[in-house]
Amino acid sequence: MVLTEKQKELIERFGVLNEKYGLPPAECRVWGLFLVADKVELTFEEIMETLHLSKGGTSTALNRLMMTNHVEYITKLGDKKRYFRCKLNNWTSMTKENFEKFDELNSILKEILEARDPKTHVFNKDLKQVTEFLDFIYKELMIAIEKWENKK
Amino acid sequence: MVLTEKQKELIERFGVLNEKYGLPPAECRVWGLFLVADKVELTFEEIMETLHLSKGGTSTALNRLMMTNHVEYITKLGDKKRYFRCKLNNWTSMTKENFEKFDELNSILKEILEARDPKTHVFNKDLKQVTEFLDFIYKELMIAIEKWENKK
DNA sequence: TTTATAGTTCAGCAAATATTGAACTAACTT
DNA sequence: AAGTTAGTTCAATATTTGCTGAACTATAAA
Repeated sequence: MVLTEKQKELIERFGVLNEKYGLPPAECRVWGLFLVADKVELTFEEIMETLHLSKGGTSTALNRLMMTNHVEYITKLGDKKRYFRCKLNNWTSMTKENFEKFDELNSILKEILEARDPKTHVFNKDLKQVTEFLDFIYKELMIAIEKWENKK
Repeated sequence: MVLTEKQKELIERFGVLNEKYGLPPAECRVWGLFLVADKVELTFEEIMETLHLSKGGTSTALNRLMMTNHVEYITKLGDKKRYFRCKLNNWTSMTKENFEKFDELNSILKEILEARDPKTHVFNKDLKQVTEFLDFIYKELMIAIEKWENKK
């Protein structure tokens, strides 16, 4: 598969952004490839060759993307190859999961608050405010997602 | 400064969680120390000794935390030491910034959509849905933050 | 039952990141 | 002006992480 310069650029930019969130470069590029490619179903070989990745690298990237639900594959009768494709219909649940991690931070903060020396009451009060703020935002988010789901 | 086992545990858990978001371990621990400590103002030496960090490591961690606005220091007349402390009153703006990065992803997705081959219309339609969803969530989030700020 | 294809696994290497510690600066103290 | 204290800088090293490529498994076809 031959990519245009624009497609290559988008893959890299998409990659760099996602690397900031802890994804390995190769995985970002595979994901990006799915997003910019002119076709929806890509084979293992195509991905490997288009991105100049090794077999192992391609395998790990695809498997991780499948584990995180960004990619799936279909098979075709009488054809051993897998046809990989990007899942787009799960962004609401992905977003939810993302913010659940955010909520985990809040849980720890609450536990910290619980364990704090009561003597530092100004600090404790401020920390309480933070956890209340995070609680509030989290709830509003969940409401927003629900709103969206009902709208459709 | 001597920490209880609970405090140590909380620092580590807080640390591991933040490492997932790309912060270096030492920096996470320093930040965590501020959150669990029995006092609010900590000196350079205290931090270094309590966490068994080197001078350089302590210095970098503190400076990074100050650059990202999590920590500040005050001084006292006739005292060369700095007294570092954790800032808690900026979580709303921090959260906002966080979500702005999230919005950056959406910008790239929109650009990708723009550049896509129109032939894959089902995929394109789904991707459009995703960007609309992210737009919606972002807006709702900003409204929520505003709501919180007015409540206070 | 051999050959070919599709993908996995993992040891070894390469590159990026984090941390140490020693030499340094800057300011105050005697 | 010599000594002390507080923190910075940065070269060297340690640790972590990502990727390759070759050996492997599993399935299908000849």
